[in-house]
Amino acid sequence: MATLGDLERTVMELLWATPESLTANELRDAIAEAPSGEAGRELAVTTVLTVLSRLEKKGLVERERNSRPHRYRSVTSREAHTAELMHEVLVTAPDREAVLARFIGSVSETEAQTLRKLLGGS
Amino acid sequence: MATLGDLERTVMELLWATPESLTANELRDAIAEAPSGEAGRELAVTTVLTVLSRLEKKGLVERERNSRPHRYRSVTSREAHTAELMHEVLVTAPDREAVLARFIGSVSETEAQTLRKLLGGS
DNA sequence: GTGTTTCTTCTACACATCGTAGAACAAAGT
DNA sequence: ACTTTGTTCTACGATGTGTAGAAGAAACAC
Repeated sequence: MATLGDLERTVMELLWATPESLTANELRDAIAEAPSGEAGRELAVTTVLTVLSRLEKKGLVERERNSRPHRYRSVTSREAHTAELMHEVLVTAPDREAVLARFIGSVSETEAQTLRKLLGGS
Repeated sequence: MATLGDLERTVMELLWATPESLTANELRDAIAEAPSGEAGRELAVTTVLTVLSRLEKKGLVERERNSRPHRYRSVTSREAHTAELMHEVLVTAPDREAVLARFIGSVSETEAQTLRKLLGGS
């Protein structure tokens, strides 16, 4: 279960929020300017690069090695990633039906509405 | 995000599978007899006790301190726990609707069926 | 094409978590 | 009181993560 650390998460958030690929420097700056949430950390670029390498090894990030300041981008969209994680969690339990029953009890009415729509009739 | 180690997971599986509470010794034996899956490890009781303490601190396990060999049991059912985890994952994303859309695409037809039933009409 | 700047990789360390269990302490049984 | 049984404390090795300096490679500037 690919669990992310705080900084790893922050980096992924930024990559997910950006359609284009980013360089380590751009990411460092973006983190420093604390776009959403808490941290306004002033990190060394090498720190960001280390994290990016780790994320690459985890298969979450891809980099363009030909362009010189390497450009990084997320492999999957945030939604796809989150949905996949949810599915991974779901299949850890033997009785998935029961889990789903609980789960839908925990979502908001709006979300339930969405689910109904997506699941269609029948 | 309460992420469990291998042994912690094994212990939780056993506790979830047992309606009654168990003692550390019973758990040790159950692990040794490798009920389901891989490990048939021959662990020291203290090992099991340490893990149980950690699980207790994480709020997953409760113990009866009055009865002398302390008896342990899971605080929530496996289904409740899994569903809660799924929900935790879900809310990490800003666009939950999009995540749900992806998610339902990943469940089996049987599960989709279950969801339809559970969501009821309207 | 040599020197300077920019970028990447390597190595490293501190801290947290987890598997593992011995040593020390507490309670219960005889 | 003594032995047995159970619990807590302390600890160590392995792994993951945040953090970054040092060293190496590439590009740029003349």
